[in-house]
Amino acid sequence: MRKRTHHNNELRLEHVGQTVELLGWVSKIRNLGGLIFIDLRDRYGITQLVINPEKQDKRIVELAETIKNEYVIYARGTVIERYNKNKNLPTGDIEVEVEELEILSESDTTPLIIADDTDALEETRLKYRYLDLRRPILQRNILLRSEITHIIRNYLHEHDFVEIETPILTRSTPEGARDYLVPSRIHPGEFYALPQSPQIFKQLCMVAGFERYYQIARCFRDEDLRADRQPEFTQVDIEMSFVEAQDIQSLVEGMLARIMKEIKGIELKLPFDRITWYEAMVTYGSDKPDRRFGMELKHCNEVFKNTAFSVFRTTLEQGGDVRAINVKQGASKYSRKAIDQMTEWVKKYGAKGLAFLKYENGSFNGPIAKFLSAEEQQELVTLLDIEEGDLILFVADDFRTSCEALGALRVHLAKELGLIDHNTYDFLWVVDWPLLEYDEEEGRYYALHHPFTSPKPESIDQLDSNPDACLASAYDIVLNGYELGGGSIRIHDRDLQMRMFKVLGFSEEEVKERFGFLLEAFRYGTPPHGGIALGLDRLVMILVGATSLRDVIAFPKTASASCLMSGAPSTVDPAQLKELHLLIQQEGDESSKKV
RNA sequence: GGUCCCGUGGUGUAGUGGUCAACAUGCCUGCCUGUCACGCAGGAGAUCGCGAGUUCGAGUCUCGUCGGGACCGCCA
Repeated sequence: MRKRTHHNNELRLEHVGQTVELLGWVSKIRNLGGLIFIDLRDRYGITQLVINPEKQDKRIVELAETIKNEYVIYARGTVIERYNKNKNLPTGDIEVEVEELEILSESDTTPLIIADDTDALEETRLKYRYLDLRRPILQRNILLRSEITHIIRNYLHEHDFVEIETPILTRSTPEGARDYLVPSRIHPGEFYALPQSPQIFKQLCMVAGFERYYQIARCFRDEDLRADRQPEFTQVDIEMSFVEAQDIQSLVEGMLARIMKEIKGIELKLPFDRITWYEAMVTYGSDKPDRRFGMELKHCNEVFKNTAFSVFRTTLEQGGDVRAINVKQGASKYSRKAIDQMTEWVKKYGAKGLAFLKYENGSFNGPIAKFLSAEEQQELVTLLDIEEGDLILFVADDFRTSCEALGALRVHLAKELGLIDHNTYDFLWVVDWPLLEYDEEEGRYYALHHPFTSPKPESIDQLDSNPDACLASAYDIVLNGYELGGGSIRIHDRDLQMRMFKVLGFSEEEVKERFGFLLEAFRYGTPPHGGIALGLDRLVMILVGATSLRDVIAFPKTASASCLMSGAPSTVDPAQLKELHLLIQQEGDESSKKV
């Protein structure tokens, strides 16, 4: 096997005169009719080879003329200074004059161009992912991801954490996302579930006395995908005993600060800001606020308490809220059509409509302007800091809808107007989450995080009597409008955990059946504990400036959760099904549904 | 479960219902000794995702279907 003396991003002027051996893929050939240039690429970079027929024997020239893109070749030669330097390449001051050449592997014409600015569609890229991954930008993303996990491992190791692997074949639990199920051959009709998160196992690691656990854990959720959501994803999973929320937050801040320092050269200010969930909702209309721009939501109920505008009045009478944003940016010039489009846009989030006011030539106009009293106008100007050319957008609805619809619009407009500084990394903690959320359709409460989250101490008494008012000892870490991770102090008391399950509507049998092993474990000396899980994919995505998780996962799935390269998922041999005691129900055939 | 967008040579796109489906790039051949998005000349390469329908006539319109993407619901 041929070996190399240098990689392709290594040679500089100081190497001139040396004989070197290089390996790599042919990125580009420029044959000038005698003089041949080859850009040789490896994971480190590109070095230009030159074959000069005046200096080389004919054999090398003829061999070079047969080389095509993406051939894997070996070259030995002398480093020389270039006549024309290339400032775009780190190795652009030199080139290697080839004296020996060998083709190690040939290549067909690739279905996509191996370059950062490939014009291939996502579909083509995913089908030939191994070629897509050759593109320098994806190489950088994947290498950076590896750097980040390395930093995380080092950091946590230094802080006395134990890396523990938890099972991939686990037990299906109710609540939360749909499970991916794995049929058991040995137990007919029974299934394993792939973990949505190692939550229970990491808590049991605390019961087991490891005190500080971490894992870079693969998690699986059988839900519909998004650009920032894959069916399998990786989380940095952390759990600690004998800690308070503050301790876990400090640990994570230190870890993120180190990552930002080493990867981005950015010194983060510690500690990160903290805002309560309620504050985040009313100010930004989101539980994962993007604070890189303003346009904050304002609560306008007080202004409109005597309003003549019936839509607002009705909402207020029904106990709802009127909220507004001031778009600024001379947005009063937006056309009626553009505003209609915004109206359609907020309707996706449940808003019934979008009212607007323009402030032009010192006065309000727009359809609702005629309903405004002089007093209301003055209060609005003060509340929303209204100036000439401003556009004010209102959503009147219940608390959740008025916040979330306007919050989503806020982000949408900021992107459209280019208000976001992409070199800013705004980390913050969102704390004091509601513990529970009432599901109208199901007629019961759900845990906003998960059922193992501890209520805040002051909420414990109200758990049964006033569940809506309970706050959780939970905290999310948010970066630039993305939920990077979430954690909490867990319930470590068996009785409290039982009460929690009861509030969630589980019968005692169900609890015993599904969580019996956890409650059993809690009988034997459970340390107070808490933890967090950080979305590694999302973190890497944000740090490399990608907008899709597919750009930071080596072999991702499509929006319909399939792998275009391997063709997964796929049908299986009937013999395999039989072994697993499975029958596949045909479309429209209700009779064969029993396992 | 729902809404919207896309599907045309290898790749990416263009294509008011009407000759031979256009352009770029890639590929092949020839020429070219300083390129780095090399250049020049020539060439091959597409039953327009699939199936129905409307029409004298469909890449174009309609419906269905498959595939890709974005989003809502969902994601404790």
